[in-house]
Amino acid sequence: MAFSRDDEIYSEGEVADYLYKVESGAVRTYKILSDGRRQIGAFYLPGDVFGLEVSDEHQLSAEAISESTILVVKRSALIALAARDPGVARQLWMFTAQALDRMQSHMLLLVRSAQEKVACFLLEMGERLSATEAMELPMSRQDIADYLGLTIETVSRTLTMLQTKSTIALPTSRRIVVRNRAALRRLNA
Amino acid sequence: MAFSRDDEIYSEGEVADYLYKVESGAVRTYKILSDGRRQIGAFYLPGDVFGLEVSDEHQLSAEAISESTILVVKRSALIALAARDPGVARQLWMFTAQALDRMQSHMLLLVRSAQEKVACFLLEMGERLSATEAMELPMSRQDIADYLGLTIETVSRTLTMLQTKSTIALPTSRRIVVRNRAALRRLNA
DNA sequence: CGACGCCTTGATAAATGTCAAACGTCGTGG
DNA sequence: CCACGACGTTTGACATTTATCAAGGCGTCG
Repeated sequence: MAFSRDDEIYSEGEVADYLYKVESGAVRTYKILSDGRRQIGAFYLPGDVFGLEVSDEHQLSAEAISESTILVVKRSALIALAARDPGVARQLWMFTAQALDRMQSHMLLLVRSAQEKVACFLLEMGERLSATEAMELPMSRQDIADYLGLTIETVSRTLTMLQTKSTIALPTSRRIVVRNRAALRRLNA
Repeated sequence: MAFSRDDEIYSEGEVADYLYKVESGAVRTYKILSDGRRQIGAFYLPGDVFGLEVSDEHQLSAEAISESTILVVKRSALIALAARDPGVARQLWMFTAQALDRMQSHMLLLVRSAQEKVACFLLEMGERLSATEAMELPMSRQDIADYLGLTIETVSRTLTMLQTKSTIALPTSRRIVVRNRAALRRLNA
């Protein structure tokens, strides 16, 4: 299935009938907090699976960040299959456990300083986009801020500061070149 | 198996050979951050299962918070069993997915204000300890602080403030009476 | 060219952390 | 039984980080 920028894929509270795999593009899952802020739970890039939940309702909403093609699989079919095929069951379990790992790293991120958050984010995206030199971020500053639990201003300032220290370069606002990965890792630590 | 206060159950990086179920007492899993702070990943109370990981290494360390008895199950045995018995596989998946849900709530907690964090924590513990009136917390202020990503002072001040507003009462530092659950829920929101 | 959206920058405010000290409680030993 | 000491908690004064509010720049697309 094809989705355009900001298209809703599913909404919080909706019945979780499907599993999804990103073929191209990028997806964010998020929740709107009572004070109106939006917290992003995760970003999904090509190859990633999302929509896995125990409860039969989605806990977060999902939206396409950019033009995306998403593979959609009926959940009940997969669960039925898993009941018969231990290999599928194992796969299902592995995907859930991977999501758990990612969630845990994200949780550990959220208790750190703004600098550390941004540094970790850049390293994570560098890996996941398998960027050698420059990377083109699919998400806006607002998305990054909501993922890291910061304001857009703090993200912007932190990036500017990293640029000033020549740790990164910002040819355009979406394109980031990591000049000094070691310095980022030090912040990351 | 029996563990005393602050006994290590397993350590980060150790091979994850076992799964654990709390029979009595309480357990915390945690990670020491580079700056020396300790982030608690989760608390486990009687009935809870922990030690589930995809990777064969533990990502966090686990310690008994108080005198505890823990049921220990060989991981490989359970995984082998799951390969033959779809029911067990499903159980295993459910536990992992439940951990994912908990982790997600915890993540959402960490981006909120100190007041909201403490209020959520009290509600969560109230439910999990199935406390009708008063509850006896198994963990110290430091544990709470490290769980919520706050300092011990902020936790203490917030509790004092809630007491001043008569939302809670603190007969002793470990015993908490929720006087006005609705007010907590409002903060929680 | 102009308008709009997104990003950056600046000044100020609010929340939380840090450092320091006092307080209470509990267990120990005189 | 009381005094003392250790440890966990609370409280206070101050520092730092990050958010908020406001304005300006910059690129894109009609």
